[in-house]
Amino acid sequence: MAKNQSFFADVYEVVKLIPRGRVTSYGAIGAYLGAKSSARMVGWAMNQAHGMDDVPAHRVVNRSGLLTGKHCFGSPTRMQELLESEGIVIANDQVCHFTSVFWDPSLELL
DNA sequence: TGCTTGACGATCA
DNA sequence: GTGATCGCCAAGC
Repeated sequence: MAKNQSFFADVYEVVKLIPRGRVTSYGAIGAYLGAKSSARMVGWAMNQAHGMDDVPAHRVVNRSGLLTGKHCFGSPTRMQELLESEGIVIANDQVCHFTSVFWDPSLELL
């Protein structure tokens, strides 16, 4: 750690800043970091982050609001239940009213 | 050392 | 409006 964990640390920080009941997208995080990384890299960061309890990776979904990373939580329904536990409605493995619960770091954090 | 894969996104056809 | 392809960078094999 120390040194430069790449934007990974930034991704973790942004994800940790996501308020309860809100979700964001990989591209939004990447854009907030300055588009230095592609959405795929954010996914990679999450891949390392899913092992961190401090990083609510379940609040991060793809651009379509689809729970693409649910399969990385051990159970395909783990992510959905976590989101529902926060008040987020999930329909068909997808975030309902995605635009309503969407949390843009570059817009909220600024 | 080099190729493929990977929790995505955007653009082109 | 839908489908397919390219691009991003890093890690695994």
